[in-house]
Amino acid sequence: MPKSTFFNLPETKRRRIIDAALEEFSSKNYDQVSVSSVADAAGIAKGSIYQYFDDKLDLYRYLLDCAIGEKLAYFSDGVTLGGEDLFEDLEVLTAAGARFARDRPRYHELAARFAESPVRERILPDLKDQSAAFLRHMVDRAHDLGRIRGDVSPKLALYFLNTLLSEFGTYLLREYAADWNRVGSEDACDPVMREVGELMRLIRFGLAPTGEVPEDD
Amino acid sequence: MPKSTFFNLPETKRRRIIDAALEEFSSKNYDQVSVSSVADAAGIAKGSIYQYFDDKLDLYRYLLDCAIGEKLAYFSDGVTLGGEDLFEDLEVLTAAGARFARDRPRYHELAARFAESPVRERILPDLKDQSAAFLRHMVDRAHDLGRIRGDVSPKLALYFLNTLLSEFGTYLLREYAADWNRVGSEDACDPVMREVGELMRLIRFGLAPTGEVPEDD
DNA sequence: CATTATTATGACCGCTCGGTCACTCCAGGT
DNA sequence: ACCTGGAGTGACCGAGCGGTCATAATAATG
Repeated sequence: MPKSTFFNLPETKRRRIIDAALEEFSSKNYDQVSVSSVADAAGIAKGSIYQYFDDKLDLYRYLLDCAIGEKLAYFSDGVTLGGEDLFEDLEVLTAAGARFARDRPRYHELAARFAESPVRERILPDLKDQSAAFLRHMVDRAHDLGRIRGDVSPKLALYFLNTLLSEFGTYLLREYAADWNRVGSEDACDPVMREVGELMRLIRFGLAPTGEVPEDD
Repeated sequence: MPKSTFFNLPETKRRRIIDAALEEFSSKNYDQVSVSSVADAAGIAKGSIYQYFDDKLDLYRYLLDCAIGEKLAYFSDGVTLGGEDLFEDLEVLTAAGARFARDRPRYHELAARFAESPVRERILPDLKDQSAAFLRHMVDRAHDLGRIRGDVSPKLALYFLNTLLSEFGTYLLREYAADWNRVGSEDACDPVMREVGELMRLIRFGLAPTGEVPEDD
């Protein structure tokens, strides 16, 4: 946790430090980021960083907490989960993740980098497992309710969903990185929301033209 | 490129070095691997590494070349690509990737780690783009031939396939890491090949129970 | 203004890393 | 037995890192 000194800082300076650290940690891996570079980018001395944080990991963890807080805000809007329809729930999840990536791209990149990084084990050893466990629960229930094809193993279905959902934000940022209109955050005309809908149809019905049907095997 | 000294080495010693380096570079990121640790694992002095390779990157690149060579061998078996049926080609690709991951897990891990690593830009700036460009070509053609639903954008279809295929090997290793029977490399009873078939059905027909059909939008 | 408490600083420390090099070792030719 | 040249070695170097600390600057207090 940051030291009290950090929270006593004038708002503008605190923001400058957060932004500088966020810029660094969202564009490079934890080990590639040096405390000096963050200090330089924030326009302060390296020693000052240690007035605000216990160590490099403390700074990083604080940034992550901010990111998680922001992200949760997007997900807690859609409190409607656990419904009867798996695909409706999936769409709510995907849309929340997509809006987060669109509105808070640096935080998204930070979180994505973190998920793949070796430091993860030093902070949240099982973050991935948590989100995967949540998805697994949804998949198993849908399987029992017969809302997904009976002949797909839940394990593979979980892989299918987990992979597609967790990479989707990065895909959106890559494709729409340039200038997209940040208006209409839930508007169906929003290109991002159109992509979410398209992805959902791919997940439900696949790539094959409508009418083709799986033969038994 | 390794120095001639390396190729003059007795077979067993060369293998010991390759295996040691492979073990290190497949389990840690490039920057986390130290030349000393490789030397220790191989039972030689650090200075000796520099008798065989120009520098650390040279050693790493050599390993990658080995991995790519091995992998290509698996893919060149299925020379039948470019056929009429996208899904047949996809299955050939996926099966080759799956067999590679199953038979050469260390090489697979090395390649997977490389694809996400910052060193990639120092060696093959556009490796991902190559494989993506290949897939894009297949997707575009299938789109023109009407072999995939007309209402999915090729860009998203490319994301869909690229993500699912490139993570699939890692999924297999995670799920079957323990003891699987390495016999029957193409046998349909092989659990790995069963998974390939299942994944292909997911890609074609999605998760929804057969009979459900996408409404227009 | 003087005194005290708090914050800011960059020189410095210990460590690890990639890479070098003077030296040793050893096989084979004469 | 001697020489020679390639192969093997580990002490060593400079650079960069995370982290510390004596000191300086600033703010707060009376």
